[in-house]
Amino acid sequence: MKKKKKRNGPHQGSIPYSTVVRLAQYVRILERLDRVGTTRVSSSELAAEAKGNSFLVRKDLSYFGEFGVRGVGYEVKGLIREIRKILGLNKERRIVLVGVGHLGRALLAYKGFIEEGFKICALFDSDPAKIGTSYRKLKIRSVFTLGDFAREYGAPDIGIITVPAFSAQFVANTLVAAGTRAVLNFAPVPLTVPPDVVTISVDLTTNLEVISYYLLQQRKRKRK
Amino acid sequence: MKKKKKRNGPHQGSIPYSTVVRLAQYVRILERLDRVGTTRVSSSELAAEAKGNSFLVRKDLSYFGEFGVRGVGYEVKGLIREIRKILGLNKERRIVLVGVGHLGRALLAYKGFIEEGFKICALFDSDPAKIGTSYRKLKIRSVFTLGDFAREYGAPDIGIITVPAFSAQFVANTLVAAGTRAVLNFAPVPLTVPPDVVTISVDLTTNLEVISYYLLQQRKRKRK
DNA sequence: GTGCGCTAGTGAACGATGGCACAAGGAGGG
DNA sequence: CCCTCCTTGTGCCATCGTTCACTAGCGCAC
Repeated sequence: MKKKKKRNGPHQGSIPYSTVVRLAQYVRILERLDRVGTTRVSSSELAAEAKGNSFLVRKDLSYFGEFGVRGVGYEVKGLIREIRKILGLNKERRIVLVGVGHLGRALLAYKGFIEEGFKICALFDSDPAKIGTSYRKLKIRSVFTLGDFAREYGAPDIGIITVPAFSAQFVANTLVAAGTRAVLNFAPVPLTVPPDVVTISVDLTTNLEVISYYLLQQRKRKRK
Repeated sequence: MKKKKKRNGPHQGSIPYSTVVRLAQYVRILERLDRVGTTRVSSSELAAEAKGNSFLVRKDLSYFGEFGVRGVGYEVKGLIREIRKILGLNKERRIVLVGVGHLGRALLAYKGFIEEGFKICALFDSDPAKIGTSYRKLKIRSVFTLGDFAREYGAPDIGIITVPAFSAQFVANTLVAAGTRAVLNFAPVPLTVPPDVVTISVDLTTNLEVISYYLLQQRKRKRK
């Protein structure tokens, strides 16, 4: 069956967010399998690794095409290539980081980013004491020169915000004004951005609070 | 109507995960409002701040009781108190951090944790060069002594894992063995834990990959 | 004291997401 | 060359979460 069922391509937009998240996880697992020499994997093996279930693995993949061979499974290297294409990981992204505090420096050093091919290409901060200095061979620039930077080197594809809450919206506005169309926000405030800009917020504190809630539920359950 | 509708209490367990996450965000917003002197807030005002909608705000709260006054709104300080109680934030939690690398140190310094009353009380690592030294007045202990620590001081309520992927499962097992019933995992691997243990995984790389996907979709949409 | 206006609380409809069972279809053996 | 086995791909169903429309109830003004 070569004729794509017309469902695969034009499915855009209707793909669940969680499917995209899982695809990213599958890729990481597949790369690990590839590293240890596995050449073929079945949906249930992949599901076991991802702590999901095989139905979901197959459904997630089927949104985008038919990558497996019935009765056999998926070819590891091939599937990696396909998912990386789906996620756009074959493209080089120009990523800038705004806010070279503890968290920003941690992200710069984060092995996960490097392993997956993400490279931060410029640093910005508002602290005069930091501006002009370098960190890990990258010069720290003033956040007010972000526009100039974009004009000179092109607009960054992705902006990572690791500034305190009170200045996060300002930084987001600056990034958007400079032409950035995707923002990864670590400040604990919801950002307002134009509808065509992608934002993902990672809220570290919220996670602890959610855990706290479930701890409480646990105890309640046990008491019964 | 004082008799609680019997739906409020025993609703436990059926409360959507996303509701809990939003409650945590509401609390932070309310605390900010309180700091600037706001005493009353309506569901639509709160929704605007949280970039949600007022229906959701009301529904989220109604899972747990009736906290507002019809025709008026919610009293800020009172609502903060109620939500903090729901989330168990009035209780002191014993939190330990395993893996004092860049990310671990960033979390230790993270203002958001301190502001919301979370305090990390012990550090663990496996690097002999780090063990015995101190960071921010906290002694770094060997991860192999976690069991001893738990026996001496009591089991930690929450364990934060900031170790490389390959050792994350081992650390999780160690924490669980020591009696910890909640884990916040920053390593990019899905953890296997007993069903009564709460796990939340924060995967930094995955977020960039998801952003990459939506960047691709953006361009496709524009091309049309 | 009565009525109007405003906003919380909620049942029901809707939409989306995940679960499942089964059909489709290669591969390999007889 | 056919048949059986195995695993994918997928249509349908159930479940869960969000939206909406409406009702309930309080405060304030007249």
